[in-house]
Amino acid sequence: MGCAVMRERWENAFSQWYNDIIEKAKIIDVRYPIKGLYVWFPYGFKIRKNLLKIIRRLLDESGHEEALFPLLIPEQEFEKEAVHIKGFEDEVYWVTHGGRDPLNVKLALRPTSETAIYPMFKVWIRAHTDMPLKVYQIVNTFRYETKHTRPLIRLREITTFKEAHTVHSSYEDARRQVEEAIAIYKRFFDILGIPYIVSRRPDWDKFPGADYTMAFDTIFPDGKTLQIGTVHNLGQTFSKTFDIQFENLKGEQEYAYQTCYGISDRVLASLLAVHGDDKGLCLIPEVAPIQCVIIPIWFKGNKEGINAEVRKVKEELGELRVHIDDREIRPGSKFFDWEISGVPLRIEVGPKDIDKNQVMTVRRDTGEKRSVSRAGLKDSIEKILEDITEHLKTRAKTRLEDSIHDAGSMKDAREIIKRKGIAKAPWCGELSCAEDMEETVGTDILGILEEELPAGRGGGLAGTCIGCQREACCVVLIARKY
RNA sequence: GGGGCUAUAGGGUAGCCUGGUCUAUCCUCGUGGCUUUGGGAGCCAUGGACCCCGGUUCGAAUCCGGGUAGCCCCA
Repeated sequence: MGCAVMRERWENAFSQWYNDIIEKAKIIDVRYPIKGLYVWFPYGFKIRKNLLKIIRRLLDESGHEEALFPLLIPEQEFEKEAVHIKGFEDEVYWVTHGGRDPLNVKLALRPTSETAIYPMFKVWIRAHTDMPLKVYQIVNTFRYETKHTRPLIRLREITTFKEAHTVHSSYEDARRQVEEAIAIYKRFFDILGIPYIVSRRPDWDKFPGADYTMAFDTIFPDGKTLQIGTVHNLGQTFSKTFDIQFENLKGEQEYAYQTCYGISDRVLASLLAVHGDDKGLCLIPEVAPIQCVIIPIWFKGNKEGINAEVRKVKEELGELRVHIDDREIRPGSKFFDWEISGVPLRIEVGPKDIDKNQVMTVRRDTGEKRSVSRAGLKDSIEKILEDITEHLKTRAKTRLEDSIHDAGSMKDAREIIKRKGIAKAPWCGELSCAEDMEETVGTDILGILEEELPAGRGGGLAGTCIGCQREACCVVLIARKY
Protein backbone atom coordinates (compact mmCIF):
# COMPACT_ATOMS: atom_id res chain seq x y z
CA MET A 1 0.00 0.00 0.00
CA GLY A 2 1.50 3.27 -1.14
CA CYS A 3 4.96 1.81 -1.03
CA ALA A 4 6.09 2.69 -4.54
CA VAL A 5 9.45 4.37 -4.62
CA MET A 6 9.11 8.03 -5.54
CA ARG A 7 12.00 10.27 -6.50
CA GLU A 8 10.22 13.47 -7.53
CA ARG A 9 11.41 15.83 -4.84
CA TRP A 10 14.72 14.03 -4.59
CA GLU A 11 15.39 14.78 -8.24
CA ASN A 12 13.61 18.06 -8.87
CA ALA A 13 14.12 19.84 -5.57
CA PHE A 14 17.32 18.20 -4.46
CA SER A 15 18.63 21.16 -2.54
CA GLN A 16 15.54 21.25 -0.37
CA TRP A 17 15.50 17.49 -0.04
CA TYR A 18 19.11 17.49 1.14
CA ASN A 19 18.72 20.25 3.72
CA ASP A 20 15.57 18.69 5.00
CA ILE A 21 16.65 15.08 5.20
CA ILE A 22 20.08 15.67 6.63
CA GLU A 23 18.44 17.20 9.69
CA LYS A 24 15.36 14.98 9.93
CA ALA A 25 17.41 11.82 9.56
CA LYS A 26 19.60 13.06 12.40
CA ILE A 27 22.83 13.20 10.45
CA ILE A 28 23.94 16.81 10.88
CA ASP A 29 22.58 19.64 13.00
CA VAL A 30 22.95 22.82 10.97
CA ARG A 31 22.04 25.17 13.80
CA TYR A 32 25.54 25.85 15.08
CA PRO A 33 25.99 29.63 14.94
CA ILE A 34 29.13 29.80 12.76
CA LYS A 35 28.88 29.77 8.98
CA GLY A 36 30.15 26.56 7.45
CA LEU A 37 30.53 24.70 10.76
CA TYR A 38 28.08 21.97 11.71
CA VAL A 39 27.39 19.43 14.42
CA TRP A 40 27.32 15.67 14.00
CA PHE A 41 24.30 13.97 15.53
CA PRO A 42 25.10 10.58 17.11
CA TYR A 43 23.24 8.74 14.32
CA GLY A 44 25.23 10.47 11.58
CA PHE A 45 28.39 9.96 13.55
CA LYS A 46 27.77 6.20 13.61
CA ILE A 47 27.63 6.11 9.81
CA ARG A 48 30.87 8.13 9.78
CA LYS A 49 32.49 5.57 12.08
CA ASN A 50 31.42 2.73 9.81
CA LEU A 51 32.82 4.50 6.75
CA LEU A 52 36.13 5.10 8.50
CA LYS A 53 36.32 1.50 9.57
CA ILE A 54 36.25 0.47 5.93
CA ILE A 55 38.80 2.98 4.69
CA ARG A 56 41.14 2.20 7.61
CA ARG A 57 40.97 -1.47 6.75
CA LEU A 58 41.71 -0.85 3.07
CA LEU A 59 44.67 1.39 3.86
CA ASP A 60 46.11 -0.80 6.61
CA GLU A 61 45.87 -3.87 4.39
CA SER A 62 47.89 -2.14 1.69
CA GLY A 63 50.79 -1.17 3.92
CA HIS A 64 49.72 2.27 5.10
CA GLU A 65 50.19 3.30 8.71
CA GLU A 66 48.03 5.74 10.60
CA ALA A 67 49.73 8.71 12.25
CA LEU A 68 48.72 12.10 13.56
CA PHE A 69 50.26 15.51 12.89
CA PRO A 70 49.45 18.85 14.57
CA LEU A 71 46.63 21.16 13.58
CA LEU A 72 48.83 24.26 13.71
CA ILE A 73 51.47 25.08 11.14
CA PRO A 74 54.08 27.83 11.65
CA GLU A 75 53.92 30.58 9.06
CA GLN A 76 57.44 30.04 7.71
CA GLU A 77 56.81 26.35 6.98
CA PHE A 78 53.40 27.02 5.54
CA GLU A 79 54.75 29.62 3.15
CA LYS A 80 57.75 27.69 1.88
CA GLU A 81 56.15 26.21 -1.20
CA ALA A 82 55.11 29.16 -3.36
CA VAL A 83 52.76 27.42 -5.79
CA HIS A 84 51.08 25.49 -3.03
CA ILE A 85 50.58 28.61 -0.96
CA LYS A 86 49.08 30.49 -3.83
CA GLY A 87 46.36 27.87 -4.06
CA PHE A 88 45.38 28.24 -0.43
CA GLU A 89 46.34 31.68 0.84
CA ASP A 90 42.87 33.18 0.56
CA GLU A 91 41.35 30.33 2.52
CA VAL A 92 43.59 30.10 5.56
CA TYR A 93 42.54 30.79 9.13
CA TRP A 94 45.36 32.27 11.21
CA VAL A 95 45.96 31.99 14.92
CA THR A 96 47.56 35.28 15.89
CA HIS A 97 47.28 35.47 19.66
CA GLY A 98 48.09 33.40 22.71
CA GLY A 99 45.75 34.80 25.29
CA ARG A 100 46.18 38.55 24.99
CA ASP A 101 49.69 38.48 23.60
CA PRO A 102 50.29 38.61 19.86
CA LEU A 103 52.33 35.60 18.70
CA ASN A 104 55.84 36.12 17.32
CA VAL A 105 55.10 33.54 14.67
CA LYS A 106 51.60 33.35 13.22
CA LEU A 107 50.13 29.84 13.12
CA ALA A 108 47.95 28.53 10.30
CA LEU A 109 45.05 26.14 10.91
CA ARG A 110 45.83 23.40 8.40
CA PRO A 111 43.79 23.67 5.19
CA THR A 112 45.59 20.41 4.30
CA SER A 113 48.68 18.97 5.92
CA GLU A 114 51.53 18.85 3.43
CA THR A 115 53.39 21.64 5.16
CA ALA A 116 52.83 20.08 8.58
CA ILE A 117 54.01 16.65 7.52
CA TYR A 118 56.85 17.24 5.09
CA PRO A 119 59.26 18.97 7.50
CA MET A 120 59.03 15.73 9.50
CA PHE A 121 59.54 13.60 6.41
CA LYS A 122 62.81 15.46 5.92
CA VAL A 123 63.90 14.15 9.32
CA TRP A 124 62.51 10.65 8.82
CA ILE A 125 63.92 9.96 5.37
CA ARG A 126 67.67 9.35 5.06
CA ALA A 127 68.20 6.47 2.66
CA HIS A 128 66.33 4.56 -0.04
CA THR A 129 65.73 1.84 2.57
CA ASP A 130 63.40 4.20 4.42
CA MET A 131 60.99 4.03 1.50
CA PRO A 132 58.32 3.56 0.46
CA LEU A 133 56.90 5.48 3.38
CA LYS A 134 53.11 5.38 3.45
CA VAL A 135 51.25 7.18 6.23
CA TYR A 136 47.78 8.60 6.61
CA GLN A 137 45.82 10.59 9.12
CA ILE A 138 42.14 11.32 9.66
CA VAL A 139 41.71 14.86 10.88
CA ASN A 140 39.73 18.05 10.66
CA THR A 141 40.96 20.88 8.44
CA PHE A 142 39.91 24.48 8.04
CA ARG A 143 39.24 26.48 4.93
CA TYR A 144 37.75 29.94 4.85
CA GLU A 145 35.36 29.16 2.01
CA THR A 146 33.93 32.19 0.25
CA LYS A 147 31.40 30.28 -1.79
CA HIS A 148 28.09 29.04 -0.47
CA THR A 149 28.75 26.54 2.31
CA ARG A 150 26.71 23.35 2.55
CA PRO A 151 26.69 20.60 5.17
CA LEU A 152 29.20 17.85 4.30
CA ILE A 153 29.79 19.34 0.84
CA ARG A 154 31.44 22.72 1.26
CA LEU A 155 32.61 23.26 4.81
CA ARG A 156 34.77 25.74 6.62
CA GLU A 157 35.75 22.98 8.99
CA ILE A 158 36.17 19.73 7.14
CA THR A 159 35.62 17.37 10.03
CA THR A 160 36.62 14.18 8.30
CA PHE A 161 39.66 14.53 6.08
CA LYS A 162 41.46 11.28 5.40
CA GLU A 163 44.78 12.25 3.84
CA ALA A 164 47.52 9.82 2.88
CA HIS A 165 51.09 10.90 2.15
CA THR A 166 53.70 8.67 0.62
CA VAL A 167 57.40 8.99 -0.21
CA HIS A 168 59.26 6.96 -2.83
CA SER A 169 62.75 6.46 -4.16
CA SER A 170 61.79 6.73 -7.83
CA TYR A 171 59.28 8.55 -10.00
CA GLU A 172 58.14 5.20 -11.32
CA ASP A 173 57.34 4.01 -7.81
CA ALA A 174 55.39 7.17 -7.08
CA ARG A 175 53.45 6.69 -10.28
CA ARG A 176 52.67 3.13 -9.22
CA GLN A 177 51.50 4.48 -5.86
CA VAL A 178 49.02 6.73 -7.64
CA GLU A 179 47.60 3.63 -9.32
CA GLU A 180 47.37 1.82 -5.98
CA ALA A 181 45.56 4.75 -4.41
CA ILE A 182 43.07 4.84 -7.26
CA ALA A 183 42.48 1.11 -6.85
CA ILE A 184 41.89 1.54 -3.11
CA TYR A 185 39.40 4.33 -3.61
CA LYS A 186 37.61 2.33 -6.27
CA ARG A 187 37.17 -0.55 -3.83
CA PHE A 188 35.99 1.88 -1.19
CA PHE A 189 33.35 3.49 -3.39
CA ASP A 190 32.32 0.10 -4.77
CA ILE A 191 31.60 -1.15 -1.26
CA LEU A 192 29.42 1.91 -0.69
CA GLY A 193 27.69 1.67 -4.04
CA ILE A 194 28.73 5.21 -4.92
CA PRO A 195 29.28 5.34 -8.68
CA TYR A 196 32.24 7.36 -9.93
CA ILE A 197 34.19 8.58 -12.90
CA VAL A 198 37.97 8.77 -12.66
CA SER A 199 39.63 11.46 -14.73
CA ARG A 200 42.81 13.50 -14.89
CA ARG A 201 42.21 17.09 -13.86
CA PRO A 202 43.27 19.65 -16.44
CA ASP A 203 46.50 21.48 -15.55
CA TRP A 204 44.74 24.63 -14.43
CA ASP A 205 42.67 22.67 -11.98
CA LYS A 206 45.24 20.35 -10.44
CA PHE A 207 46.33 20.38 -6.80
CA PRO A 208 48.65 23.35 -6.18
CA GLY A 209 52.15 21.91 -6.39
CA ALA A 210 51.26 18.59 -8.00
CA ASP A 211 52.62 17.14 -11.23
CA TYR A 212 49.19 15.84 -12.00
CA THR A 213 45.92 15.13 -10.22
CA MET A 214 43.54 12.22 -10.70
CA ALA A 215 40.03 12.77 -9.40
CA PHE A 216 36.87 10.84 -8.59
CA ASP A 217 33.54 12.48 -9.35
CA THR A 218 30.03 11.24 -8.79
CA ILE A 219 26.73 12.65 -9.96
CA PHE A 220 24.05 14.11 -7.71
CA PRO A 221 20.30 13.87 -8.27
CA ASP A 222 20.23 17.40 -9.72
CA GLY A 223 22.77 16.50 -12.38
CA LYS A 224 25.69 18.29 -10.79
CA THR A 225 28.89 16.40 -10.23
CA LEU A 226 30.71 16.28 -6.91
CA GLN A 227 34.42 15.63 -6.50
CA ILE A 228 34.67 12.88 -3.91
CA GLY A 229 38.32 11.90 -3.98
CA THR A 230 41.63 13.06 -5.36
CA VAL A 231 45.03 11.45 -5.92
CA HIS A 232 48.07 13.61 -6.59
CA ASN A 233 51.48 12.78 -7.94
CA LEU A 234 53.66 15.44 -6.36
CA GLY A 235 56.85 14.50 -8.17
CA GLN A 236 59.78 16.26 -6.51
CA THR A 237 58.13 19.64 -6.01
CA PHE A 238 57.71 19.35 -2.26
CA SER A 239 60.82 17.28 -1.62
CA LYS A 240 62.85 20.08 -3.16
CA THR A 241 61.08 22.73 -1.11
CA PHE A 242 61.28 20.80 2.14
CA ASP A 243 64.65 19.25 1.37
CA ILE A 244 63.59 15.63 1.60
CA GLN A 245 66.65 13.82 0.28
CA PHE A 246 67.81 10.25 0.45
CA GLU A 247 70.98 8.35 -0.34
CA ASN A 248 70.30 6.27 -3.42
CA LEU A 249 71.91 2.99 -4.53
CA LYS A 250 74.77 4.86 -6.11
CA GLY A 251 75.55 6.59 -2.83
CA GLU A 252 74.31 9.96 -4.09
CA GLN A 253 71.81 12.32 -2.50
CA GLU A 254 68.55 12.48 -4.45
CA TYR A 255 65.27 14.29 -3.87
CA ALA A 256 62.42 11.95 -2.97
CA TYR A 257 59.25 11.38 -5.00
CA GLN A 258 55.94 11.93 -3.31
CA THR A 259 52.22 11.39 -3.64
CA CYS A 260 49.23 12.34 -1.56
CA TYR A 261 45.58 11.49 -1.77
CA GLY A 262 42.46 12.31 0.16
CA ILE A 263 38.79 11.79 0.74
CA SER A 264 36.48 13.72 3.03
CA ASP A 265 33.00 14.26 4.46
CA ARG A 266 31.82 14.39 0.88
CA VAL A 267 31.83 10.61 0.82
CA LEU A 268 28.98 10.64 3.30
CA ALA A 269 27.22 13.43 1.39
CA SER A 270 27.26 11.36 -1.77
CA LEU A 271 26.27 8.17 0.05
CA LEU A 272 23.17 9.93 1.33
CA ALA A 273 22.36 11.73 -1.90
CA VAL A 274 22.94 8.89 -4.32
CA HIS A 275 20.78 6.27 -2.61
CA GLY A 276 17.98 8.46 -1.25
CA ASP A 277 14.38 8.90 -2.37
CA ASP A 278 11.37 11.02 -1.48
CA LYS A 279 10.85 9.21 1.80
CA GLY A 280 14.36 10.00 3.01
CA LEU A 281 17.62 8.12 3.24
CA CYS A 282 18.26 4.60 2.13
CA LEU A 283 21.45 3.31 3.66
CA ILE A 284 23.69 0.58 2.35
CA PRO A 285 23.46 -2.21 4.97
CA GLU A 286 27.26 -2.33 5.28
CA VAL A 287 27.37 1.12 6.92
CA ALA A 288 23.84 1.47 8.33
CA PRO A 289 23.97 2.01 12.11
CA ILE A 290 20.78 -0.04 12.29
CA GLN A 291 20.40 -2.75 9.66
CA CYS A 292 17.02 -4.02 10.80
CA VAL A 293 14.49 -2.33 13.00
CA ILE A 294 11.94 -4.53 14.70
CA ILE A 295 8.51 -3.02 15.33
CA PRO A 296 6.36 -4.93 17.79
CA ILE A 297 2.67 -4.85 16.90
CA TRP A 298 0.99 -4.88 20.27
CA PHE A 299 -2.60 -5.81 20.98
CA LYS A 300 -4.61 -5.54 24.13
CA GLY A 301 -3.68 -8.23 26.56
CA ASN A 302 -0.71 -9.79 24.78
CA LYS A 303 1.91 -7.03 24.92
CA GLU A 304 4.27 -9.13 27.01
CA GLY A 305 3.90 -12.11 24.70
CA ILE A 306 4.84 -9.97 21.70
CA ASN A 307 7.77 -8.43 23.53
CA ALA A 308 9.15 -11.82 24.46
CA GLU A 309 8.88 -12.92 20.84
CA VAL A 310 10.58 -9.78 19.58
CA ARG A 311 13.51 -10.36 21.92
CA LYS A 312 13.82 -13.90 20.59
CA VAL A 313 13.87 -12.63 17.00
CA LYS A 314 16.63 -10.15 17.81
CA GLU A 315 18.63 -12.91 19.43
CA GLU A 316 18.20 -15.15 16.39
CA LEU A 317 19.65 -12.41 14.21
CA GLY A 318 22.92 -12.61 16.12
CA GLU A 319 25.53 -10.02 15.26
CA LEU A 320 23.38 -8.12 12.77
CA ARG A 321 22.78 -4.55 13.93
CA VAL A 322 19.18 -4.80 15.11
CA HIS A 323 17.14 -2.25 16.98
CA ILE A 324 13.83 -2.90 18.75
CA ASP A 325 11.59 0.15 18.61
CA ASP A 326 9.45 -0.24 21.72
CA ARG A 327 8.38 3.38 22.01
CA GLU A 328 4.81 3.88 23.20
CA ILE A 329 3.59 5.35 19.92
CA ARG A 330 1.63 3.77 17.13
CA PRO A 331 3.42 1.55 14.63
CA GLY A 332 2.66 3.72 11.59
CA SER A 333 4.49 6.59 13.15
CA LYS A 334 7.55 4.42 13.68
CA PHE A 335 7.48 3.29 10.05
CA PHE A 336 7.86 6.86 8.87
CA ASP A 337 10.65 7.63 11.32
CA TRP A 338 12.80 4.72 10.24
CA GLU A 339 12.15 5.32 6.58
CA ILE A 340 13.54 8.85 6.86
CA SER A 341 16.57 7.47 8.68
CA GLY A 342 17.19 4.97 5.93
CA VAL A 343 17.14 1.71 7.90
CA PRO A 344 17.43 -0.92 5.14
CA LEU A 345 14.98 -3.46 6.51
CA ARG A 346 11.96 -3.31 8.80
CA ILE A 347 10.69 -6.36 10.62
CA GLU A 348 7.20 -6.39 12.08
CA VAL A 349 6.21 -8.89 14.72
CA GLY A 350 2.51 -9.16 15.61
CA PRO A 351 0.01 -11.77 16.79
CA LYS A 352 -0.66 -13.09 13.26
CA ASP A 353 3.05 -13.64 12.73
CA ILE A 354 3.41 -15.54 15.97
CA ASP A 355 0.49 -17.78 14.99
CA LYS A 356 2.11 -18.59 11.65
CA ASN A 357 5.67 -18.80 13.01
CA GLN A 358 6.91 -16.00 10.75
CA VAL A 359 7.79 -12.29 10.66
CA MET A 360 6.77 -9.57 8.21
CA THR A 361 9.64 -7.82 6.42
CA VAL A 362 9.54 -4.57 4.48
CA ARG A 363 12.46 -3.45 2.28
CA ARG A 364 13.36 0.22 2.45
CA ASP A 365 14.71 0.38 -1.09
CA THR A 366 11.71 -1.08 -2.92
CA GLY A 367 8.95 -1.04 -0.32
CA GLU A 368 8.44 -4.74 -0.97
CA LYS A 369 6.57 -6.53 1.82
CA ARG A 370 7.23 -10.21 2.46
CA SER A 371 6.49 -12.80 5.13
CA VAL A 372 9.57 -14.72 6.20
CA SER A 373 9.50 -17.98 8.07
CA ARG A 374 11.14 -18.15 11.49
CA ALA A 375 12.92 -21.29 10.37
CA GLY A 376 16.27 -20.17 8.98
CA LEU A 377 15.39 -16.56 9.74
CA LYS A 378 18.92 -15.21 9.95
CA ASP A 379 19.91 -16.60 6.55
CA SER A 380 16.77 -15.20 4.96
CA ILE A 381 17.33 -11.77 6.44
CA GLU A 382 20.98 -11.72 5.39
CA LYS A 383 19.93 -12.66 1.90
CA ILE A 384 17.46 -9.78 1.77
CA LEU A 385 20.12 -7.36 2.99
CA GLU A 386 22.44 -8.57 0.24
CA ASP A 387 19.70 -8.06 -2.32
CA ILE A 388 19.17 -4.54 -1.05
CA THR A 389 22.88 -3.80 -1.38
CA GLU A 390 22.94 -5.14 -4.91
CA HIS A 391 19.86 -3.23 -5.93
CA LEU A 392 21.15 0.06 -4.52
CA LYS A 393 24.51 -0.34 -6.22
CA THR A 394 22.99 -1.17 -9.58
CA ARG A 395 20.42 1.58 -9.43
CA ALA A 396 23.05 4.21 -8.63
CA LYS A 397 25.49 2.96 -11.23
CA THR A 398 22.89 2.85 -13.96
CA ARG A 399 21.85 6.37 -13.18
CA LEU A 400 25.39 7.69 -13.58
CA GLU A 401 25.97 5.76 -16.78
CA ASP A 402 22.70 6.96 -18.23
CA SER A 403 23.64 10.57 -17.64
CA ILE A 404 26.85 10.43 -19.69
CA HIS A 405 26.44 11.31 -23.35
CA ASP A 406 28.77 11.84 -26.30
CA ALA A 407 29.00 15.34 -27.65
CA GLY A 408 30.14 15.81 -31.24
CA SER A 409 29.87 19.57 -31.11
CA MET A 410 29.59 22.52 -28.76
CA LYS A 411 25.86 22.57 -29.37
CA ASP A 412 25.56 18.91 -28.37
CA ALA A 413 27.52 19.55 -25.22
CA ARG A 414 25.38 22.49 -24.24
CA GLU A 415 22.23 20.47 -24.82
CA ILE A 416 23.52 17.57 -22.72
CA ILE A 417 24.39 19.87 -19.83
CA LYS A 418 21.00 21.51 -20.08
CA ARG A 419 19.35 18.12 -19.66
CA LYS A 420 21.35 17.55 -16.44
CA GLY A 421 23.84 15.23 -18.08
CA ILE A 422 27.59 14.87 -18.36
CA ALA A 423 29.07 15.50 -21.79
CA LYS A 424 31.95 13.54 -23.20
CA ALA A 425 33.83 15.31 -25.99
CA PRO A 426 37.04 15.08 -28.02
CA TRP A 427 39.60 17.82 -27.36
CA CYS A 428 42.80 18.89 -29.07
CA GLY A 429 44.68 19.72 -25.88
CA GLU A 430 44.91 23.47 -26.46
CA LEU A 431 44.03 25.76 -23.59
CA SER A 432 42.22 28.16 -25.90
CA CYS A 433 39.82 25.44 -27.02
CA ALA A 434 39.20 24.41 -23.43
CA GLU A 435 38.41 27.99 -22.48
CA ASP A 436 36.17 28.18 -25.50
CA MET A 437 34.30 25.08 -24.40
CA GLU A 438 33.85 26.33 -20.87
CA GLU A 439 32.64 29.66 -22.20
CA THR A 440 30.26 28.30 -24.83
CA VAL A 441 28.87 25.42 -22.84
CA GLY A 442 28.65 27.60 -19.76
CA THR A 443 30.28 25.18 -17.39
CA ASP A 444 33.55 23.51 -16.49
CA ILE A 445 35.72 20.78 -17.84
CA LEU A 446 35.85 18.04 -15.23
CA GLY A 447 38.81 16.15 -16.51
CA ILE A 448 40.48 14.10 -19.16
CA LEU A 449 39.46 10.47 -19.46
CA GLU A 450 42.29 7.98 -19.24
CA GLU A 451 40.26 4.80 -19.03
CA GLU A 452 37.07 3.52 -20.53
CA LEU A 453 33.94 4.41 -18.66
CA PRO A 454 31.88 1.67 -17.09
CA ALA A 455 29.82 -0.15 -19.68
CA GLY A 456 32.12 1.18 -22.39
CA ARG A 457 29.97 4.17 -23.09
CA GLY A 458 30.92 6.65 -25.71
CA GLY A 459 33.27 4.47 -27.69
CA GLY A 460 32.27 5.91 -31.02
CA LEU A 461 33.45 9.48 -30.76
CA ALA A 462 34.76 11.11 -33.89
CA GLY A 463 38.32 12.27 -33.48
CA THR A 464 37.99 16.01 -33.97
CA CYS A 465 38.13 18.61 -31.23
CA ILE A 466 34.74 20.21 -30.69
CA GLY A 467 36.48 23.55 -30.26
CA CYS A 468 38.70 23.85 -33.34
CA GLN A 469 37.78 20.79 -35.46
CA ARG A 470 41.43 19.75 -35.56
CA GLU A 471 42.50 16.28 -34.59
CA ALA A 472 41.72 15.46 -30.97
CA CYS A 473 44.30 14.05 -28.58
CA CYS A 474 41.99 13.04 -25.82
CA VAL A 475 38.45 12.98 -24.48
CA VAL A 476 37.24 15.39 -21.84
CA LEU A 477 34.23 15.35 -19.58
CA ILE A 478 32.16 18.49 -19.27
CA ALA A 479 29.71 18.83 -16.40
CA ARG A 480 28.17 21.14 -13.91
CA LYS A 481 30.03 21.02 -10.63
CA TYR A 482 29.31 21.60 -6.98
C1' G B 1 32.75 37.45 -7.62
C1' G B 2 27.52 39.83 -8.49
C1' G B 3 22.33 40.13 -7.21
C1' G B 4 17.71 38.92 -4.60
C1' C B 5 15.01 37.20 -0.38
C1' U B 6 14.59 35.91 4.76
C1' A B 7 15.21 35.77 10.43
C1' U B 8 8.80 35.07 15.69
C1' A B 9 8.81 28.31 20.88
C1' G B 10 12.74 22.13 19.18
C1' G B 11 10.45 22.24 13.69
C1' G B 12 6.87 24.90 10.34
C1' U B 13 4.11 29.51 10.52
C1' A B 14 0.27 34.18 11.36
C1' G B 15 1.01 39.14 12.77
C1' C B 16 5.04 43.62 10.11
C1' C B 17 3.01 47.20 4.69
C1' U B 18 -0.78 50.92 8.10
C1' G B 19 3.83 51.16 15.51
C1' G B 20 -0.51 50.90 20.78
C1' U B 21 -6.39 45.17 23.21
C1' C B 22 0.28 41.15 21.27
C1' U B 23 -1.03 39.16 27.95
C1' A B 24 1.82 37.26 20.10
C1' U B 25 -1.89 33.06 16.02
C1' C B 26 -2.31 28.16 14.22
C1' C B 27 -0.03 23.29 13.20
C1' U B 28 3.70 20.19 14.91
C1' C B 29 6.60 19.07 19.17
C1' G B 30 7.97 18.21 24.74
C1' U B 31 5.95 16.70 29.67
C1' G B 32 1.96 14.13 32.98
C1' G B 33 -2.47 11.17 32.58
C1' C B 34 -6.56 8.13 30.31
C1' U B 35 -7.28 5.25 26.04
C1' U B 36 -5.23 2.87 21.69
C1' U B 37 -1.63 -0.04 18.61
C1' G B 38 -0.64 -4.46 11.12
C1' G B 39 0.96 3.02 7.61
C1' G B 40 1.73 9.52 10.82
C1' A B 41 -4.73 7.80 16.69
C1' G B 42 -8.03 10.51 20.13
C1' C B 43 -9.17 13.25 24.67
C1' C B 44 -7.70 16.22 29.16
C1' A B 45 -3.93 19.07 31.57
C1' U B 46 0.61 21.56 30.92
C1' G B 47 5.47 23.69 28.74
C1' G B 48 7.99 26.59 25.12
C1' A B 49 9.46 32.29 20.79
C1' C B 50 9.74 38.19 18.58
C1' C B 51 18.45 36.74 16.11
C1' C B 52 22.19 40.58 18.21
C1' C B 53 23.72 45.91 18.77
C1' G B 54 22.33 50.78 17.99
C1' G B 55 18.70 54.60 16.22
C1' U B 56 13.58 56.95 15.54
C1' U B 57 9.24 57.34 18.96
C1' C B 58 5.41 58.79 24.68
C1' G B 59 5.42 53.61 22.86
C1' A B 60 8.95 48.84 18.34
C1' A B 61 7.97 41.79 16.76
C1' U B 62 6.41 45.85 13.44
C1' C B 63 10.05 51.68 10.91
C1' C B 64 15.68 52.89 9.96
C1' G B 65 21.22 51.57 10.15
C1' G B 66 24.91 47.96 11.21
C1' G B 67 26.29 42.95 12.61
C1' U B 68 25.44 37.68 12.55
C1' A B 69 23.08 33.52 10.36
C1' G B 70 20.31 31.10 6.49
C1' C B 71 18.10 30.24 1.57
C1' C B 72 17.70 31.16 -3.80
C1' C B 73 19.47 32.94 -8.65
C1' C B 74 23.47 34.48 -11.97
C1' A B 75 29.06 34.38 -13.03
